[in-house]
Amino acid sequence: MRKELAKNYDPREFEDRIYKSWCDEGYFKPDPDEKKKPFSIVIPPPNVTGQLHMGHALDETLQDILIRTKRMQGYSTLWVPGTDHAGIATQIKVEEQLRVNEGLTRYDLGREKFLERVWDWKHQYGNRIISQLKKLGASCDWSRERFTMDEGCSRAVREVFVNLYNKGLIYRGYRIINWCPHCRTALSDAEVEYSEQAGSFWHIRYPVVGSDEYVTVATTRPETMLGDTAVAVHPEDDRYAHLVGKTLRLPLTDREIPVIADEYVERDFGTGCVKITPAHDPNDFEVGKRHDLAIIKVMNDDATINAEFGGKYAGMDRYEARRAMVRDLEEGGYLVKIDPCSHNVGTCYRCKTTVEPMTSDQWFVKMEPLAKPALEVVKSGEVKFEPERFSKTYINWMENCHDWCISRQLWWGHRIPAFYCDACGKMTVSKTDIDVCPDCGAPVRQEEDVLDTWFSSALWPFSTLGWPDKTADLSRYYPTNVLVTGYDIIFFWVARMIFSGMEHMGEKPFSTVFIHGLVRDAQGRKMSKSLGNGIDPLKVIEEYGADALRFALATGNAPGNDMRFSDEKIESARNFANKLWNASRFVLMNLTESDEELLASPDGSELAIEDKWILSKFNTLVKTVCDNVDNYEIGIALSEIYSFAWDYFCDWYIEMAKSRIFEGGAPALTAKRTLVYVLTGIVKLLHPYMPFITEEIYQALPHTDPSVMISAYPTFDPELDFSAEEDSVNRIIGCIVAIRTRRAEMNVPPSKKAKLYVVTKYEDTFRRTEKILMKLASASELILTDAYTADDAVMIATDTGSLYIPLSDVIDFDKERARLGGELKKCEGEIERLEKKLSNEGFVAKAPEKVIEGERQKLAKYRETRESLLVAIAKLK
RNA sequence: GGAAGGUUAGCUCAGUUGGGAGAGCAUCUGCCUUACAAGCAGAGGGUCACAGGUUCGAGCCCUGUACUUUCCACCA
Repeated sequence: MRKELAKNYDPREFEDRIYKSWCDEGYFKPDPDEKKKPFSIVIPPPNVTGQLHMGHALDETLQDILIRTKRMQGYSTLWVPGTDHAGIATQIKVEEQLRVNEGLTRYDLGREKFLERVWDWKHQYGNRIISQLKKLGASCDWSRERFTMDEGCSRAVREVFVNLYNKGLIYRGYRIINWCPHCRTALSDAEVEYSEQAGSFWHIRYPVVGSDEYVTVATTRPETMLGDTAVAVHPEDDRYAHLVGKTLRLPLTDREIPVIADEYVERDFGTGCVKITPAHDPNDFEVGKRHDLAIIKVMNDDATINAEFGGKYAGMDRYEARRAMVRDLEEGGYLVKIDPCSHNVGTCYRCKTTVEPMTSDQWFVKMEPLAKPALEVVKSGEVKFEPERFSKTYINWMENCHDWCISRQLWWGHRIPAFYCDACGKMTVSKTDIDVCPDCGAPVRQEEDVLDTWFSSALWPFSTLGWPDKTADLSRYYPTNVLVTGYDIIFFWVARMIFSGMEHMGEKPFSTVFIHGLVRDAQGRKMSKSLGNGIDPLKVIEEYGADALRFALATGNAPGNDMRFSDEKIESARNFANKLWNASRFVLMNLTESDEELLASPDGSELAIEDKWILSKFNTLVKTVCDNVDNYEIGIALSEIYSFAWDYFCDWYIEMAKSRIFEGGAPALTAKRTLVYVLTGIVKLLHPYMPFITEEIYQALPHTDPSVMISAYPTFDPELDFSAEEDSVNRIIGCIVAIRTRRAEMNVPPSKKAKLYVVTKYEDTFRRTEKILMKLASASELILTDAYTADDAVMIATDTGSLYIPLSDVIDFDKERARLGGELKKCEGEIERLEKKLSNEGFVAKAPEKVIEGERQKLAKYRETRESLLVAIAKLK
């Protein structure tokens, strides 16, 4: 028994119910059939404590479209879902909650207690994002859901860490890193966001020891001068050559620092003298290394000035210290001037606090050896970016990236598996926890730091499939087929997955990286919490349905391009769903025959010309859709379905089929079979985009598969190529439109039917479509004639013939004469243009035959039309 | 400083190997035609940023200009 469709389209009524039924039937699990080709995607894991936003909604929609299409096309599809522990982001959230609710910091609780709180939080909110994905209709295999800190992923992390360490690709070093004073952790280069900020250049005098001379240096961060260990000038700068090797007295301190020569200094910039602060500036750090300068770190982890070198400024915040020092410099006569300037300031990508470059003991991944194969695999095209231009972004980054700082001074994350023995000083890196030193047997303590959250994400394509074990999933579904993500995380994630895959699996993690843009608001601004302009996808689903949201996100989607999201888009998506719903209701309410009768394919000889027309058009649509999906042109594929369903199927074919349906008998059955066939085809084609409504309609239609989502996707069928019939019906449609236009222009209401005289060489087509033509063009009678003889008619020239409608009471003869004159003029203009074109030797010699033939046919048509117009004009006199 | 986009209808945007520009929304007109007014039938509206070039032919390819967005790097 088929399900009935409710009178009104109300997605709330069925979306959850349908999703549950898919889960219950296990449709999301990959088909175990070994003969089927695998197709796999791993989800970009959303933050475990996050909430679904439009960016996710777009990302998951695109993935679901690909997965559902491939599933219906007969692949064994696996979409692995999961969540990311999101080190800093999650820790910040829990700390914030702790502060607000209990007035505590994580230090008050201590590491162990704090981590318990984070796990509690994870258990409380971790499923929220997952259930939101389900609301969206994502067909992930939930039985394979993973978490970056679950046991398996943690094992993969350890395996990778130890392997890289043993290869010498992970090392510990005292380097300059980006430090976030708020999160109190090191950050990788990728985690620093730069923003243009107004600042000042403070020009400061450093006196030369034993002389009246001084040099002037400029800085945007005067507080770092406490850590200056030299002033550098260019080796060939004549102005300062005599000072090199001399000593300067560092103001505000009792220290003396040397003047050194280094090519890093640009003579033309500022005064040509640079203060060198190796502990707080990456370039200075390098200079310091070259000249063996002391590294004086003047700040604590919270960016206050430290006691060791801070003197009277110790304990002050960096900005407070800056103000105090500038004041003191001025009083001491050291301040030359202050120039306003605007400069790029690095900020923490999580909390937006200005990062402080400082030296610190951290763990690093040596990038150069890893980058090499990762570059190769993209350059060779083995891993393709879609659109291609992003491979340049990737290559540029990969070629220039520095070693990756992977240690974080957080508590939430994978704790680095390094164990220190205080007794003998040995450090042991181990895949399993150890309690005692393997050398001396003394107790060991584990490294306090955890790994960058992206370290575990980098392993996601294989850790989720079971690596380091050799699992069946791994051998069947790795490498995955496509990775779908936004361009904003190419560096954070995509690049690192590629080199990790190459290093640990010896193979790329995916063949294609399908990049999409950002979802912006209606004004084109980034959606953000601070602006409050974010549109909540869940509210959209609640109001309009998940199908409408998916449609709105997918339609007009072009690879790599940002898109705007607006109420109009979502409304037009909902309207389309409603249209499809009502069209289905119309078809269904006329199906009185048995399913068996309706599903039988009609005998070719029974098919009416308009049946062949729509079948042929549908057939072309199938090819277009499949081709575009294969090229990741989701937006084009969808808009093709949209316009076919609405413009051709609903607005034309259903209207054409009505007369036969209402008459009954054998022709009615053929019409119904065609309606069922094409509607089912639309439902199948559309299913990956709008899974819920298509399932609901499928269940109401005569069907053979238990669910549309496991039915076969339509394929191009050469048997259904009726191009001659397509042309014929297109011509009739042209006539109908022309008649309607004339009637509308002349304000003739549809209720006023008129006779229609037709002079044409396509008599047969007119006869075969007579009823349709009369109905859709509001004709009372169709008269095929050799030549129209009466005078009182409007003449309409079409590609197919000249049509005359006697509308005596509405015809203004002067106006009509003028109109025909205008048409004639246009027609002659076209004839002239085409004749000229066809006599152009270059065109005839070089243009494709198809194009030339098309132009010839056009010319012939215009010539015919000209004759008709001349006759009509003559009649009007 | 380097790189990559964008510039097409009033608005938001498509336009896939070069062959007389499209959609959604908005506007105007006429329709409750028994699936749908969340609809139907029509209409108006574009020197495809500008200037050159290649070509028989350019929104599309090349060069330059203007404006704009983003990414990367960064000089203290």
